[in-house]
Amino acid sequence: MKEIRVRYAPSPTGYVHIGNLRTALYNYLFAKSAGGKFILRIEDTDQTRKVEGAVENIISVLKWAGLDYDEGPSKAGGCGPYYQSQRLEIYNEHVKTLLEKKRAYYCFCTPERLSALREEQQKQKLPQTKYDKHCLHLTDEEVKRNIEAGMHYVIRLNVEPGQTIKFRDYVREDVEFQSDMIDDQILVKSDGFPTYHLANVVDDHLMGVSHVIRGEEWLPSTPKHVLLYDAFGWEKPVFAHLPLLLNPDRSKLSKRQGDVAVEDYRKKGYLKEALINFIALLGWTAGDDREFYYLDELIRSFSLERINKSGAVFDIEKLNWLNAEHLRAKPDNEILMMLKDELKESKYSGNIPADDYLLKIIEAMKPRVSFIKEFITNCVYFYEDPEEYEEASVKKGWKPQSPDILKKFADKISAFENPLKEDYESVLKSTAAEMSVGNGAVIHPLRLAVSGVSGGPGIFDICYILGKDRTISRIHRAIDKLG
RNA sequence: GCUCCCAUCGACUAGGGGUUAGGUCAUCACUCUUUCACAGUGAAAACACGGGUUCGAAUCCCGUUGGGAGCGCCA
Repeated sequence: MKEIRVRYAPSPTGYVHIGNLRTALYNYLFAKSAGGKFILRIEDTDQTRKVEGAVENIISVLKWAGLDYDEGPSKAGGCGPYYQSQRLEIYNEHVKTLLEKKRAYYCFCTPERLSALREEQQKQKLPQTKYDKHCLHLTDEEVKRNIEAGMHYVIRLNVEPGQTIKFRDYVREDVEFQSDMIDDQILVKSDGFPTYHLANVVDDHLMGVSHVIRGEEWLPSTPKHVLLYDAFGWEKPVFAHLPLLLNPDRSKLSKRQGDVAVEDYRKKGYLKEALINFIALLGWTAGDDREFYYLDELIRSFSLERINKSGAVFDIEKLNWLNAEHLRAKPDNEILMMLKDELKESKYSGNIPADDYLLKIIEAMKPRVSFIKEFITNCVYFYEDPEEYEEASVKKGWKPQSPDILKKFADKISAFENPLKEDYESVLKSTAAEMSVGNGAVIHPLRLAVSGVSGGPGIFDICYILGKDRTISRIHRAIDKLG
């Protein structure tokens, strides 16, 4: 049985697109579920599009997401180097055999002639624009002379017309293309670098890649790759083209309509567990009703067979829900660490509360947040005295007698050394009874006085977390401000 | 324009000849909670259309429509 080897092969052109992370994830899941190897290969053959730091970024995103590769940059595996820009001789050597077999040929046409040709073909309303094989019939002699004369050239794949190219795709089953539709693809550019098609096929073969799992946008260029495998006389890998990730309007997921960089989601406070869980379910399902997965559980459940054919809209609402689920599933002390990091970045950085205080906040707020930062933003009253009081709630809950009621409550509480939740509750009840009002007449103004808002944890929890002194001082502040 | 791919609730999907077409997110209601959430219960919500095959079609076939992707010395 052939060894399972898959690769994630991004171009270092900037940020990591969320769709690429999904591609990487599926490759990773397939490799790990099959006991195979997951390779990272950097496709940096376009010198003009190189972006500084992009490789480091790719590596750090994979690391963050927990998708460790078995072979790749700074992780030799016997098939290196893993940067295509360092494999130029390999491509040259291979293209030579193609040239000898007449499956490829030199082309000296200038970009000007090419674009004129394209224009002409468009004007004639030809089905598609294609190179006219102008240079195919140059003799060896002529080619040699041109090269020696220093003419720029590219090397093209010689596509024989009239063929039917068939291949099997794991997701789409049998796919067919006519070779008449395929252009004599450039394999080597005039700068001597290979194009994607050549480098990709050569590397996949040399690196022993058994399954090519990539986005559906590659489906139309797969016949070119098949032609190349055949020209080399190599066994083809199994192809699996993943459905696209879509914008809400069902176009390919793009920057215009929201965040597409993994880093954006990371910065916004999405948990890697949630993001991984979410994108795994975009185009794949185990077939049961399960929604919540950790990475190792995904590995156990994953199979190529259950990948869907149709594109999937990236629905941020469901991601948010999963984020909340994963956050709630975390132990409090882990959340504590993240909360402290968050606080360091906040305006409370100079005055970060003690761990046991934060832990109490976490316990109280856990069911009420979807993001770490909401342990701050959804309950600022735990970090500072309220400056304002929610208008609608004041209108509704602050009655003329509220100051008297709260004063009584504060007096009674001050008698306690260290009031517990139950103490606040019993004081509240006795206050209500003594003032001949319902509990609500105490609860609502108290909540307002102490937090400034109407929502949040139970009022006794809030008072207890805040402590006696702050509870009392906030009551007096509110009475001053609201009258 | 051409080539290829795709088509079940608003979204993600299960189901692949006989199902009251199931689940999750979102939405709405109720319960719980004198708040807000969480949780629970329930509701609303889909087989794009037309032919065919078949006793029977969401499911198989054909067509139509719709959507998408690709057509570079980019990957």
